[in-house]
Amino acid sequence: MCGRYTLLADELEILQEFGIDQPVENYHPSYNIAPGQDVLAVIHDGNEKRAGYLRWGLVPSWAEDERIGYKMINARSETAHKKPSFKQLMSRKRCLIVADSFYEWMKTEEGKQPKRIQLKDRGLFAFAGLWDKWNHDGKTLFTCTILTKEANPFMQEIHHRMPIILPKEKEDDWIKPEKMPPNEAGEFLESLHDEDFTAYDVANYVNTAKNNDEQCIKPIA
DNA sequence: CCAGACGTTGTT
DNA sequence: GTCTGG
DNA sequence: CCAGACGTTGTT
DNA sequence: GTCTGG
Repeated sequence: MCGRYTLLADELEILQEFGIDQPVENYHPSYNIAPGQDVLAVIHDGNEKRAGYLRWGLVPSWAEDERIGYKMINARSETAHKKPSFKQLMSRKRCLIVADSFYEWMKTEEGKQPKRIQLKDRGLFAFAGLWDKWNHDGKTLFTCTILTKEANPFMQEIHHRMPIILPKEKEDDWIKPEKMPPNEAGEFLESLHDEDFTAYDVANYVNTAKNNDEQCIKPIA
């Protein structure tokens, strides 16, 4: 699955990589991005591609209580196209969530070992995401969730689920502004090829979400 | 029809 | 809002 | 994801 | 054990 990640790249690199014209309002890199925080996402508003912040943890438009978002940080791609909470979003609220590595905790006999996973080229990438707008009692939230799938052979060694990462050439297809039947969006995700990853152990320092400096990504022996 | 859930992960 | 169960 | 709290009454 | 906050 995916419950913690990094985005360390310069703003300019992100704008170039994703073909965004306008600067990001309040861009801030992070060594330790956690659920409940604002995360950098790219959407197509029908007119142009835009990058901005969404709160991680989907709060569906019908929710009474925004705290439901703590349970909605991921969506299973195998079933999202038929779940009441995600079906409509698969059709029209698809987004890219910008990252350059993510953390997974591998269970061992000694406990949980956090690992940092990057693409083999160590470059920027995008998680496939869904977003929604929530209005309640005069409060408005824009929130998102990361789609997951069964782990590929590399990731299986670490964990049995993994986030969906879009191949660069498929990113624009995922956020194209046209409506897509929900099952078609599901089939699109199934059709993606796997990326090549590399991983290394990091210290438990990363476990505490308020820790946010280079120690989070420092390799340990 | 109305009422009530709507989600993921992991663990058992 | 939409879907499922009764 | 992990870490840390989780409760009330009454008094200061 | 379960929920909330980071």
